[in-house]
Amino acid sequence: MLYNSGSRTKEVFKSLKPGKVGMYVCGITPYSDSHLGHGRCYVVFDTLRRFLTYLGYEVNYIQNITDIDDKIINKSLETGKTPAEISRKYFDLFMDSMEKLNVAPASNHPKVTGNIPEIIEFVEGLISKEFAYERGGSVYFRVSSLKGYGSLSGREDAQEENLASRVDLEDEKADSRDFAVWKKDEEHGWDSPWGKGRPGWHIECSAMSRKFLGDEFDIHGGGLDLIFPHHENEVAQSRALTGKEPARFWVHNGMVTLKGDKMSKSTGNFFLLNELLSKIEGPVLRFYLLSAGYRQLLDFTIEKVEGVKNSFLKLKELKKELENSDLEYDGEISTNNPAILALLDDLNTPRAIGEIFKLTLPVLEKIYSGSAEKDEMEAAWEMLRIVEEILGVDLKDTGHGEISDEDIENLISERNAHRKEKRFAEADAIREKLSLMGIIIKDTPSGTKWVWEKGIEDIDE
RNA sequence: GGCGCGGUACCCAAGUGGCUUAAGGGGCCGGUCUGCAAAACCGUUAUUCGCCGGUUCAAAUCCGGCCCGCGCCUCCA
Repeated sequence: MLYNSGSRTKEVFKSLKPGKVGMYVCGITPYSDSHLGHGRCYVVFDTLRRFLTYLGYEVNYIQNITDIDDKIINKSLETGKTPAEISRKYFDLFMDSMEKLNVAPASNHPKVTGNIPEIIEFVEGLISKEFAYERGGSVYFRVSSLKGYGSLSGREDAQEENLASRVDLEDEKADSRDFAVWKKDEEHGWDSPWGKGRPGWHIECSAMSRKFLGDEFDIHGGGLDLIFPHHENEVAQSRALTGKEPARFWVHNGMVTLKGDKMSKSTGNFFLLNELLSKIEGPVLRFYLLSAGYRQLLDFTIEKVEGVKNSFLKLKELKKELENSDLEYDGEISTNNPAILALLDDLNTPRAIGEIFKLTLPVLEKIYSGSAEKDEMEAAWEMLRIVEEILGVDLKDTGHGEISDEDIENLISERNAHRKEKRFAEADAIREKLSLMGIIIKDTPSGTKWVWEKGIEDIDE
């Protein structure tokens, strides 16, 4: 079951072609650093992709790069760099963050600038079918010519809406709802039948999804804030040209808020992804992002991430214990696994995580007390595979900075020697020293153990 | 104003008619353990699901009204 924003209900997911899924997710416009809201979106769709892959689908995942638009051009004017340099730089930074979040690259990341001929062809098609008209070197989509416009975002009845705020610059449009599919631009434009210009905001996705996935494909995703006008206009263009509904499922992720308001560049209310990732481990941040349902609003606070980190560490510890046991596990992930059943219900990651803890944490306790049965450990291992392979939360030990394992072990035996001799001040000094390096000591009945724990540094405002 | 989403314990978050006298996680507090800590373990933490009515043998779950928060309607993941 997957929630379809198009019908506003959960529907049984079935791909158009057996065994294959075509998924298009709107990518970023790389004109400055990405923030946590972007991170959430791509973590969600990466998780969906992983899950579909687990279910046996071959997923063709297309995520575009809008590498030419007003903001990039503005940035270019400010910095003196070319639009290509700017988009390259911020896209690379974005991909860096994605890697830390364990988000795999899409099957293809097509650029707008690499698909201009297809876009021009698309616009010509719209004009020849009289869904679009040319005015002063720009081309506009005639909203009134397409019946059913507005069904995705629930504004079929909207007529000339909000004239006051929209009319200002584009008074060449025949109707205030009309939107540009091609914008006149002498400086940063490409040659076209209408003179120099560049693509309008929505046409790129229509043209590229069509090129890479066909007239009809399975899933179209993106942030909730893209439903209108972006996705609405996108469907309008595609339907006008092909007469078909481009996407079977519309999947939209909820917004990330900060202090109750949407994270957004324009308001200055955001946390940058790369900054966050320099202070919080990628897997912890990813786990946090998946701790709320993907359609739910997610209000970011450091305290919540701290909470997630603590539970994450337990799973990590469980993995270590299982690996150190003599258990050899190579079973499959059962489709009856309660966590899988949760994911089958509209990718319910919070419920899946609940199921995972319900089953794994008691096993960790039993391992500590030495009473874990083999089948319990195998069941726990299966859950950890779900965490790593489907949720994409890496539980690998990531190392621990400067100090070597050997040095740690030496300091620990030194401390234990002091303790034996009841020189507690010295012993505690060593414990404190290790603690400052992030090494936490645990005295257990079976000897002293240690873990490395990356703290979350203070994050200001 | 129009369209949409949401309000479950200290926090996060499942559950959407009986299987729940409301999962799971975090936190807090008390106890065991410990030289002291940490870890671990045991116990405690919503007779109640924003408020008020209604439907039903039965509701957090359905219906109506109200209150509150958020998103979109302009660029936005």
